[in-house]
Amino acid sequence: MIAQVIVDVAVKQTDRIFEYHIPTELEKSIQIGSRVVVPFGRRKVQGFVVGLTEKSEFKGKLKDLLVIVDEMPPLTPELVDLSQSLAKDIFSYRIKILQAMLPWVMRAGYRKLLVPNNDQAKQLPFFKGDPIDLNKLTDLQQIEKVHQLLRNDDAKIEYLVENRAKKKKENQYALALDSTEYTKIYNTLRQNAVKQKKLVMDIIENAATYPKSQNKLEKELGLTAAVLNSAVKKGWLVKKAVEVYRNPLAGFEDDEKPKPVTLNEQQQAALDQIASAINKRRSKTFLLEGITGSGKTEVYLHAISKALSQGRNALMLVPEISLTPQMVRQVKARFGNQVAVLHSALSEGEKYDEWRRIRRGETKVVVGARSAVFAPLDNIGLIVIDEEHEASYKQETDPRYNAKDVALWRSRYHHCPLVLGSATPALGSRARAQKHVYQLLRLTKRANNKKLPQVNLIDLKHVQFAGGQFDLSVDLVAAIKKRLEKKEEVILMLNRRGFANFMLCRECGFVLKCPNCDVSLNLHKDTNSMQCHYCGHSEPIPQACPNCQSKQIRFLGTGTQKVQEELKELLPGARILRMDVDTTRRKGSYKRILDAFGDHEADILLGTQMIAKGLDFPNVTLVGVINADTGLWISDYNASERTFELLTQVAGRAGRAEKEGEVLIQTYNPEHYAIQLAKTQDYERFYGYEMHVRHEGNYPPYFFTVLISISAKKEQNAAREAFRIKRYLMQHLGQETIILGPSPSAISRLKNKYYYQILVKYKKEPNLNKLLHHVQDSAQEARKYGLSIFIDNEPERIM
DNA sequence: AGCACGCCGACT
DNA sequence: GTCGGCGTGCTC
Repeated sequence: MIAQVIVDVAVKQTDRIFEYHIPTELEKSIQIGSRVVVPFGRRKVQGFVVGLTEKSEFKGKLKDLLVIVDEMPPLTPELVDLSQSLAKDIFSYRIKILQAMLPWVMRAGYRKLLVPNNDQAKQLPFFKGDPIDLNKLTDLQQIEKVHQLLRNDDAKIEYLVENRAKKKKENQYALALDSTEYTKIYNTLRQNAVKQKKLVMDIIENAATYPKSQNKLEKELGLTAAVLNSAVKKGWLVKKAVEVYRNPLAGFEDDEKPKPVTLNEQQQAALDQIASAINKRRSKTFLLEGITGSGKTEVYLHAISKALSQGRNALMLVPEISLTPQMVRQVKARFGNQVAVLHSALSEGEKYDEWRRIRRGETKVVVGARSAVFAPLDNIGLIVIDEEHEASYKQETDPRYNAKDVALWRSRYHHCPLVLGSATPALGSRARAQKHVYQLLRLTKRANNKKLPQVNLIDLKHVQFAGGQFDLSVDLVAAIKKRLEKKEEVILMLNRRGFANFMLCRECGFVLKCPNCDVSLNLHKDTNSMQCHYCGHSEPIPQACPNCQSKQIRFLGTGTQKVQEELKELLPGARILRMDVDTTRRKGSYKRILDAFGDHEADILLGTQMIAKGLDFPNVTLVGVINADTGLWISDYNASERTFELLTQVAGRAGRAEKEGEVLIQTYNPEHYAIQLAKTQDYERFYGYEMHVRHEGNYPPYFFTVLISISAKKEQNAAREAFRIKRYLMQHLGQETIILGPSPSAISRLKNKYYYQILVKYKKEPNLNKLLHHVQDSAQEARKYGLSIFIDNEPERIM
């Protein structure tokens, strides 16, 4: 038998099938989707089996496949199929996609070792008894020694493929004797052997609970490892290491039981439509458009129950940012340990374990962020994408897949409905619903009949500022004060982290920039440094202008750190929690901050856009947006849509329970339609207006887009290649198609590479995919000039 | 991507 | 005569 293998070498030339002969002893365990180790040239590499055949077209002699890594193939045939069509659609290599489908720990590690060939060489002090890792060798003399050993045939090179995945083991203690023996033992124990007596008594009373884990014995009985060891020595207990799953949901088990929720009429009507598609096994896409507080989540949960009751499984995607403990708790309470959760706050080991539970069919519901769309769940009866407008469903690095497209593919494969839910659907989704490509389901009433919070704009052009800075208006500060006096809580959003955005010299106009990128450095007070938010470069805060030595330097552009300081000054005694990338970097800190705020250990939660989504705190009655304009004037065609969405989402955080909510939005552009319509929270009107704008500008959803980005160490090389590509495209594309650029990207230099881009807008170009693959191939040849290109199908950001 | 092969100049 | 630097081409 012959295995068709995609090897772990992510380049153009190897992005195809390589065939291997399967040794007879491996034939019975190999399957499509198996992870294998194969010889490749003189190395060994990891690969994935994507096909099994009897005959090969290959002219040479096939090599033998070496190892099958896992007992159970990590990939299902479905995922193997998916990887093929997806690779073509998104201009990526198949191996990249296969790897994106699996937890990081399943990526192979490669080692190149020098091992002695004979006993004499083995004794050399050079080896110190162990093989030498050649990839870590830097010393010139040592390298020379290696060459010498190889020449004399005293040593050889061995290639090793390593598995990073470690299964967690736990010590368990089982009874070694008949249960009647333990009473006798107990009676022989000395009076002062307190711990031992405790252990033996537990064995007598709770014999059925054994084998017990070391952790449990230590925690429940207050024993130490020493006591357990002596129990093993005395022959009372036997110790064994057992494989266990890491449990990322520890602490969620004993939460409040699900309260039975009855759906209102609208929710029920939406559910009926979805349920009918589940029953009839129809791969239909629904757009569930529901204003904030209309109870979309309840509809999802009921629909998931429906799928489960049909004996099928359910996949639910949520944005990373709203994958909060609150959310996880809700699903977990409803479906218990049938749920697997996949998100970035888990350790790599935890992700691996959750993934394995899914693969082994031990879970029925998967909740996760973008990459969970590849969860190896079979028999899917429903896919839900919550907050479907979120840009984070599109991956912005190499396999540039959109989880929405992948979900659609899988819903067709499984003949199951796909539900896209949002209060502010992506314009494209809403347009598709208009054309009946998706079925529109609307929830226009708030589930608890609460009024929407009152939204007011504060025009920063005509306002008095509180304190000495120009960030917080007196109106906003007064409103915060009022809420604090009533012991209510406040959420404040400023979509910019750090302390200040840039350093400006008032003498010479110098702005401190990153040495590697074409952006200004941000001041961070917590680390006392100037930081680049793109490449991570960090340097000390200048005391004088680096250009003219003037002391007249200012740090402008307010970030969350600075607002936090101002608030402390203006509202002494107010307890403030700050939540942004800088305060949530450590594992678990996200949950800690939200728990603290939920327990009212703070009065104000100040954060970047990560606080805008999904949070549900009943005691929050005021939401303040410190500057609504931060995203409004960026050059992206969807800047208005993003601003409208963000403001509407964050406004939804106010007044979620009995108390009425209020929203204050500070802006320099109160007349802008995105902000005006966010004030009335009128999505449908925004949709109508924005569609008009897009139509005028020939932008999506009226046109499809592809972004070609070209980068090189030398600016001229990037530009030259970009113009060459444009000429090629102009020759082959139709009259109606618009080609913008090439132009330098918004950040024209990033990590010391120059970026140029071309945007293709088209309505119908049946050959475009082929043409772009050709562009990609031909650019491969120019790689020697340090040139690289990437192609982004339907980009979320054009910057 | 790695790795080898082959060509060429430089050095023992 | 041999070493090593880099361009080229291959990996079932």
